[in-house]
This record gives sequence, C-alpha cells and structure tokens, in this order.
Amino acid sequence: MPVGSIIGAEFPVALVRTEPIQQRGADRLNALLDAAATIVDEIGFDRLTTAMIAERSGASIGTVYRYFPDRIAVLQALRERAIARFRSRIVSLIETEAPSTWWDAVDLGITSFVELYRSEPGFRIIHFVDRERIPAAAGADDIEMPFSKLYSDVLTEVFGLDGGDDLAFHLEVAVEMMDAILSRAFAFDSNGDERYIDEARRVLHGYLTGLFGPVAD
Amino acid sequence: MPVGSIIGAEFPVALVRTEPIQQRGADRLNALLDAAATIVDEIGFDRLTTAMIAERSGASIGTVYRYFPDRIAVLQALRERAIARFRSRIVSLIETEAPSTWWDAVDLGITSFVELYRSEPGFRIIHFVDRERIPAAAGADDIEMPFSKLYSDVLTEVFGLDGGDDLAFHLEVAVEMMDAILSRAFAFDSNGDERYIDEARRVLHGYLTGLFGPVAD
DNA sequence: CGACACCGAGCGGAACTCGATCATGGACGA
DNA sequence: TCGTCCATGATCGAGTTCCGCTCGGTGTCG
Repeated sequence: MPVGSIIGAEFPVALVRTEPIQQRGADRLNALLDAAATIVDEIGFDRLTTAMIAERSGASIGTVYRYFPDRIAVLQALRERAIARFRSRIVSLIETEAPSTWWDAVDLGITSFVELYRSEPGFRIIHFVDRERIPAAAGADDIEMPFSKLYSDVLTEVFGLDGGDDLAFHLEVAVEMMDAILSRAFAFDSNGDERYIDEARRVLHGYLTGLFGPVAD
Repeated sequence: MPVGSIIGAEFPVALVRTEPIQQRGADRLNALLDAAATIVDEIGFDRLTTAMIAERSGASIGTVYRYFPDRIAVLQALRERAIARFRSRIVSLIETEAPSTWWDAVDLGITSFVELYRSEPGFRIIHFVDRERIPAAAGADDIEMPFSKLYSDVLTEVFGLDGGDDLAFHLEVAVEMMDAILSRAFAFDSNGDERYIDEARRVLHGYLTGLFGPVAD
C-alpha cells in the first residue's frame, strides 16, 4: 500500500541552508516559521520583514539567515511545512477512516484541505498553489513530486481508477479549482465561508464523476 | 441595455495619490504602467524596482511617487487597468458578435480572458484575482463593483437567466475556477497551454449548464 | 574541545520624501 | 481672435530611512 508515500520530507528540501543537527536547531527553525506564519497572518505577505521574524521568534537576524538563504525562502518553507502536515494528516485520515470509494478518499482530501486553511496560521495568505512558479531551476531535480501526481497514484492503485495518463492532469485541474474556491472561502472569513466550502465539494464531485462515472467501489 | 455598464472607471480608484488633471499627467501615468508591465514580464514581480519604472518610462522617481503611494500600488493599478481593458473588450465583443445564447456570451468572456493573458504585458504574472485581498480597507467603500456581479446582471437582463440571488455567487465561483485553470495554462507557457484552456472551457460549460440546464435561447 | 548554534554591528541598495523648478492651459484685456 | 500672464498641475533628483543580507566573533551543546 503506497499511501504512506504521500508524506514528504520533514523539512523542506533545498530551502534551508543547513539542516539542523542538534535539537535546539530544529526548535529554532520551527520557531522561525511559526513567527513568520503569525506575522503573515497579521500584516500580510510583503510587509513581512526578516527583522520581524527574528524579533518574534526571539532570535537574531543572523540566525534567520543561518537557516534561510533569503526572505522568500522563509515563505516557501512555510508553505512546504504546512503541506507536509497536510499530507500526513491525509494519510492518518485515510488509514483510520478507510474510505470505501474513491470519492470518499477525495472528500477526505477536501476535508483535510479545509482544516489546513483553518488551523495553519498564515496559510490562507500563502495559499496551496505556488503562483510564483519558477520553471524548475535546472540542477536541483530532487524536486518533490507534485501532490496531484501522488494522489493520482493512490487513487489508481487503491481504487483501481483508470483515468489513463489523463488522471494526473485532471487531478491537477481539480486541485487548482479546489484551491481557488477555498482561497475565496477564506479570503474575508478566517474561519472559511461555508457556502464556498460546500460549493468546492459539489464542484469537485461533479467534475470527477463526470470523468469516472458515478461513484461505486 | 446595460451591457455598457460593465466598463469601469478609466483609472483605478483609490490607488493613485492624485488623479491626473492635465493631458501629460494621464500620459505619464499610462507610461509608468506600461513600463511596469514590461518589466514585470521580463524579470518578474519582486525584482521590479521603482527606479526601473522611472527609468523605463523616462520619468524620475519623484514622479512615480507622485502618482502611487508605494511600489505595490503600481502593481495593483496595473491589474486594474488591464481588467478595465478586459471589460471594454467584452463589451465590444458582445455588441459586435451579438451572442444568441447565454453560453455564447460566457464563451466570449472566456475568449477575452485568454486574450487578456496573452496580450496584456505582465498580466500572466499579476493574475486576475487579487490573492492579497485585504478585507476591504474601511472608509474607501466606493469600491468597484465586482466583475462577476456585473456579468450576472448582464446575463439576467439580456438572456433572462434566472439564477436568483445565487447567480452572482455561482458566477464568482466560475470566475475563480477559470482564473485558476488559466493561470496554470500560462504558468510555464507564455502563449497558454491549450490543454488547460480547453479544459477551462469544458469545466465552465459543465458547471454552468449543471446550474441552468442545457443551453437554449 | 571540536562542531554546532547564535549574535548583531555594519554594508549596500531599494523604497520613499520634500522643497525647488518647469510646463500648461484657462482667464482676461485689447 | 488673439497674445500674455500666472495659478496650479507636473516634474525633478539629492537625500533620508529602512530593509535585506553578510561576516567575524562569541556562546553552548555532546
């Protein structure tokens, strides 16, 4: 069962300058990210300064730059950490709930997604999808497998869905749509506007059943 | 016929410090935005400096700050101007093409949207929806009517669509979805990946016919 | 005591200000 | 109908402030 494979590395790859070795190092790194998260929540993306991160987390600027190459990397790492948590939450949900249809599995994904936006500070500002995508800097090709591809593998192997090569494509479209609608849900309502959340579910259900046919396990 | 009403103001409201009075002022403002647009296209969002904008447009830094309160406002104004052009393009398209069904009208919207991404410099970086939405700064409530609301009015009055109060909501969801998929289409391909563009059309068609029933005028 | 972790003054550069200077176009008299 | 005048819009750019980031030196774990 490949479900566990949708968990990624604990810490963002290639974003930190030096992986922390000692315990306090790891603590610091998390503290830095926590600080960044709450600040982003409060004053937004581009008003965040590295000095603020340092002050909030009780570190010095030097320490910030010990772990991160630049300001942007902090934000990216923040996203990565949140997504890593998201992935592991999905895994435990799938294992405990043991969904019997592919739709139940997807629905679980949506639920986790909503929880992610709700509970992860700063995430409703950062967003799931990285819109500043840089065309995959050549050289660093140990890039993490995209979420949609992994989920497509799971659906294929566990539920025998046959979307062919198109499955990953359609799942990516699905993820984009879901993120867009949920971002809207959380844009003005930090708890998430239920109307949009419900609509996201409905849209995804309609989109996916339109591709795979009615739900049946 | 209210079609004309979906054109907004000529210049972005509440983003410029001083509305230009004389002709050269308006020219300057446009020149500044043009410069910003091409620079964004070339080197991206956060490498854009106000000094570059000044130099490219043949102005001084002081002039930049005469019209814009800060760097971010330039980008916002850039989006607003592009969207204003988008609106007027839609108007002329609807008037010249005279679509006979509501779907044709929506399809025209999608076409314009794609053209917007293709032809408006910097727009594929800026994106249609503002993801930095700050909960509507209190005080400035002469905020522009959202695009989805206006389009919903047009569809209601011209094609007699009856989505009730829900129509505007569903159209907003539709716009969010479309922008998400099209952003993806233009993320790595400055001409737009046709596969995603087609999918955006398909998705919107499915979503909207699911709400209004099959297309018929 | 070696390596890991941390510090913070300081440097370069970008964002933004402000008082001085130039240009425009409407008022107004001839 | 013109020309000139000048209030006000528009422009300038050196200078200030603030921010991202470096680096050599100082703690503190194992």
